[in-house]
Amino acid sequence: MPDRPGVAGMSAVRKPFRREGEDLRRRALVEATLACIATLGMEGTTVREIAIRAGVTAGLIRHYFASKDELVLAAYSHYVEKMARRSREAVNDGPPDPLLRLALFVRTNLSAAAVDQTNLALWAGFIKTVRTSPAMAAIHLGGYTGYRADAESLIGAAFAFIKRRTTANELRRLGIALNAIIDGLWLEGSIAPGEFADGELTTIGIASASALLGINLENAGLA
Amino acid sequence: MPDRPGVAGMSAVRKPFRREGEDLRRRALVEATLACIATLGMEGTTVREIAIRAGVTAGLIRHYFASKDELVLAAYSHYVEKMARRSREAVNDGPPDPLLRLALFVRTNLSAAAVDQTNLALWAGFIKTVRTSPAMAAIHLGGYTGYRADAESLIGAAFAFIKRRTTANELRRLGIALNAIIDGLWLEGSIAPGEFADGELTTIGIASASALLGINLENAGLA
DNA sequence: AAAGTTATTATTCATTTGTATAACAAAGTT
DNA sequence: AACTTTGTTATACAAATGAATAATAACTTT
Repeated sequence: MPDRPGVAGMSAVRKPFRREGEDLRRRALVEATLACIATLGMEGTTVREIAIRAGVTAGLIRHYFASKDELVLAAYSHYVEKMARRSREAVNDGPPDPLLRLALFVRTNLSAAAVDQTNLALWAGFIKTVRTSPAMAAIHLGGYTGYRADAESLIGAAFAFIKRRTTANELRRLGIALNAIIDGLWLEGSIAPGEFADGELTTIGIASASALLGINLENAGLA
Repeated sequence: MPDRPGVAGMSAVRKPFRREGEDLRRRALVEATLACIATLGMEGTTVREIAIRAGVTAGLIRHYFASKDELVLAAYSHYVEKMARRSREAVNDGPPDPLLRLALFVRTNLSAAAVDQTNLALWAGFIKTVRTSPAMAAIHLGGYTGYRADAESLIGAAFAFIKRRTTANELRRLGIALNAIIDGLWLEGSIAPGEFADGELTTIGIASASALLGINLENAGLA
């Protein structure tokens, strides 16, 4: 018994609508899905709830996506790309100094924008699906290895800048470690936001990266 | 139409059972819940599936737990305690040398037993619930702060052993950082197990911890 | 051995969910 | 202005789920 249109065929007011373009509708649905997962978790993410948030009715979802799974897939892809883009843009828009760029990389990924419960909820909501769905796993791996490649590249540039010799193997290990520090701090901060003072995670991140790489990044990256 | 007992009142064989003690049944249900979450994720974890894995029928769940949520809560609590206990026991059973103990702490939490997809699936399944349920959040925070306290304590002992002076603040920051490294490596290894060679995460973990703390742990902890 | 407890199974129910289909209307085409 | 297309809403449906209740049998007590 739907409640919106008349109680029992009484008024039967049909929801007015406009025909928006496909791009707009797909994006609206994808973003509504992300908002839904972030707010209610994957279980609370029903086609009806998504539709409400996108300002449409549930039936429209199937017009643009073959199934709910496909919509979730599109949403995850969108999310991964957005995250990767933000990290890359922040560094690319930064100064050319490799040390400053490295510090900026750490800072950006530990900024208040990155470290919040919404992101964590999204991440956790998706992660479990990554295990069961090969399509999700592919998207995830793509984003992840790209992320680590960025870290390695930045470290390599910084080492070259200070004329420190290194090997591919060492670079790989340091890339993994730097990523681990960032991920770990991100995780801690996202789960228990109240446990850390403002900027504390960033400070720890920079200090840890400095110790890890043997480069002093403490005074770098503060434009 | 249940399939087990006779097709239509034909044989009507009732499932035979034994009256196990309350402890046994509660534990079986909790463990079945964990197995279910690990294998199927939180969505696939239905009361019926849990009951099957525990070798009982769904109705029994409500006899021991007021609701499914309460069962999940008990399962999470059990999981957190088990993890904390394992880490602590490994260190306590180890040698008295503070440096060896610190290395052992890192190794244990990055061992193959800890780093696997099952644990990740469990963790991810629970994490999202932590956000919405205060009871879950309390359990989580308890386990987490305890874990970090252990790290701080081990670092403090190691510093005292090598007669290095420190402050409470530095100890806190190093504890957070060490934890972050372990968590981050654990995460990377659990998500993409194929990406790392055997023992690679452990090696990186020890090397990173050494750099972070300024203590050489490389040759420690190999009984 | 008879009676009583209650652990356990079996059944029922209301709700929710994803999907499928039907009805409708907004925009384009001629 | 009439016709077509298809974006969009509304309804229907079967399956699944958590919970509630009824039926039964395994122990315990006496």
